[in-house]
Amino acid sequence: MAKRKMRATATMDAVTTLYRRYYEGRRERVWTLDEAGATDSVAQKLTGLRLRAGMTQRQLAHLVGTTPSAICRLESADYEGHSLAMLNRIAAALDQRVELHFVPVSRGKRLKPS
Amino acid sequence: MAKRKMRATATMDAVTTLYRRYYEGRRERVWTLDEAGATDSVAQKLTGLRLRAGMTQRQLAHLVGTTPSAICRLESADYEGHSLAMLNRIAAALDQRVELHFVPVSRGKRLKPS
DNA sequence: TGTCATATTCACATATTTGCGAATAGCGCT
DNA sequence: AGCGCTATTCGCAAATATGTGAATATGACA
Repeated sequence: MAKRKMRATATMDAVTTLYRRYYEGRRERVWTLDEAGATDSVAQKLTGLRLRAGMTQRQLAHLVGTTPSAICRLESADYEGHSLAMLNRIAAALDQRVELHFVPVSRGKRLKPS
Repeated sequence: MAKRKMRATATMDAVTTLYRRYYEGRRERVWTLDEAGATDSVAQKLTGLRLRAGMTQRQLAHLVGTTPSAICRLESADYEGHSLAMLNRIAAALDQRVELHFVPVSRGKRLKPS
């Protein structure tokens, strides 16, 4: 524990910077925090969840019990091979619970989106 | 198409029987159909979804592009190794969409659920 | 510019899921 | 009992996800 000291001003707010970059880059407005982001991809959900928890990929990886590259892989946009086991591990590390819903697609009639 | 004829009274309602067995066995009352069953395991969700669609494991397997044993494995209660890819395949076959939600476990305060 | 931390990508070994057939059990019906 | 259909379980090959470290960006700050 003695090694990992951190200069308060320099890197402490690195996550804050990343947070700002992420949401300013790909989003018009920052999420209202209660919004679940139902239309987002799994990768986007994971990134948002991690950033809002104020963690780096390394920190999350350590909590989950894996490496940063694995986390990065899960957060990469074109990746589709997620397992429920891994999602549960991540959710647990972030004090969350994964809820799975099957919603009818109802091709034919379309209700108003939101 | 000529081969698979079916005697109307005998096996046509096999699924109905299974449906009744399933919900009378493990459930007090049949679901109100709008209920998503948020507290159920993935396996239970899949079984319920298939039965409410009026399909056998074989039929669903054919639609999904796999074998009945694979479906059975996914529906078995103690199985935990689901992949999102497979869940999406099943959902698509049943005209549904998989929605993934991370909900805070909120140890401490508990907001009203809905 | 240089340094530091983060994130991304690559490659490979390992672990896990899937695909599949065959055998077994359960239930309804004649 | 026997038949027919469903569901379950087993084993193994093939496909896929994960674990891992190293190398390579990217951005922030001095």
